[in-house]
Amino acid sequence: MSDEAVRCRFAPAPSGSLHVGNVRSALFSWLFARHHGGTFVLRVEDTDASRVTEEAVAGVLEDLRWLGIDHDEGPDVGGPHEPYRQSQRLGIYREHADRLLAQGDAYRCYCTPEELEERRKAALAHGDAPGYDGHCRDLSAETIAAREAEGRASVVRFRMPDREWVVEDIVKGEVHFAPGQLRDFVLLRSDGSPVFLLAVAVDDLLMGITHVVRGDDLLASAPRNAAVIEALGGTPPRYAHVPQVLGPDRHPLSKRHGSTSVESFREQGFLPEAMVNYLALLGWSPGDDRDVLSRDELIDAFELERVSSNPAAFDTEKLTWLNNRYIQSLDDDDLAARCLHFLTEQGLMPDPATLLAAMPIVKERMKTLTEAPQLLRFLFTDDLESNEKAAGLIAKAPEGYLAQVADALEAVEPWAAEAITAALDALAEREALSRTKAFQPVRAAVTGSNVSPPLPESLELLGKERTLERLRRPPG
RNA sequence: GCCCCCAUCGUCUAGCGGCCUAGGACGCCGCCCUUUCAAGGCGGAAGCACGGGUUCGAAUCCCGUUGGGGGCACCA
Repeated sequence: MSDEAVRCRFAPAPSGSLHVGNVRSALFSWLFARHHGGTFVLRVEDTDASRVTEEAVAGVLEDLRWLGIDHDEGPDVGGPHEPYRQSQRLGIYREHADRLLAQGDAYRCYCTPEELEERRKAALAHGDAPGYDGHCRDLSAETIAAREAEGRASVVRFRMPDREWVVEDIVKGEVHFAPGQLRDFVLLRSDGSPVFLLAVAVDDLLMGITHVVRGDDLLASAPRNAAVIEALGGTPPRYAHVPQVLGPDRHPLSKRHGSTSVESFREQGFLPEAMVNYLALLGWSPGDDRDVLSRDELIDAFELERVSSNPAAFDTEKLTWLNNRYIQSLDDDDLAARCLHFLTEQGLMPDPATLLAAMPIVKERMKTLTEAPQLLRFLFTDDLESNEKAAGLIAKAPEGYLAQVADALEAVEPWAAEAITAALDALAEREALSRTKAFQPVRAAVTGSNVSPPLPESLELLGKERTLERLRRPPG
């Protein structure tokens, strides 16, 4: 296998924002391609065109862009195998179905859905497999002519070679399918539209895909995909079926576990770097003790052989920890830029210079970007309201203490954290107060909260004038 | 019903026959630091699903049981 030859793809059905489980498959596929210096193709599986909207396609593109999972070929950037949307390739699928029909690798099936359902039930009742029974597999020419004459609708079915199939899966190993287990499946619906199994096989073949990385719910369709490709004279790609991503209850992650879309994580203030790092570690490990890996380190270390074959549960706690690690590692201006959206979303209008200057004191206490507003609110609005604990702290402060603090601070020059600390400490000593007792009422009066970034630094950022004003007239 | 996949601390994992008195990370607990909250440092509790084999030796190999998951569509 020459590295140059590696061609991987991600083929999502566009349903708005991507689900993190699908994204992990995409990530593994992408990491593999990038590791080998190969090509990554994005193909949109929108054959079920009825429910596909342009916004949904745009959503998928945006999710991938945000995560930094870039593609070399796709509906938006083009490429040598256009088009990259299955809805625009319908004619291609039909041609290939016709070829299979002409070769005898496919046949027309005249069974109605009702008949199929009936026989399925009967088979189940007998304890047989519920799959297609091959009813129309070898119809005589007369029967076919008769069916056509009565104008009966038909689907095109693939004649699955009745032999053992072995998938050499990169993560699952050799998977055997006994003869008779894989039934003849539909290629073209009665309305002429292609079914997933045909479209995927044709596209993977035509687009020269060498490695298919996808969820293991598709494991059983691998031999079917391979059979179609072989019938078409091609060589099937290598397959790597990665286990499903589970929710905390160990059931496959789904909507009922809450927000599982990339978009929702983004809205919850997670960084794409953290998402990528976390997802990569979900079912894969570099083989050493590293758990914080940059994009380049991931690409460098990734190998499909190290992907675990057992399903992993999604753990938001660890994602959150990683997110904080990445927040701490960002440059101040970068972090400030990322916080901006979450601040304005809460109606705050941050002054750029102050925002930038505030980053050092908030970065290690911000787990997600959504925490920026509560941490920084006191700086960007004078419309503060004390929370319950803050109100209590102010009420319990010694009589006239806040006014004394204001007076002491008024003399501080220059207005910097160090000098502020000194002034505060001097007063505390005079009043025989511990730092906690001395600082907390001030914190409450100035920030409206019992919790805030370090006090002297906060006051410095707020400025002398606003600090004194709040001490003399604490927020209600 | 039949077929397939999976099984190491609560979670993600390292382990691919002796290096394992099973390592790391998140979370949890305790201590330290400390102006709140975090961050950080140190320490701790916590696991090879079960039963048979194979072998001098098994978390590692084989079989079975149990438990979870997936598939068997004119869905993808």
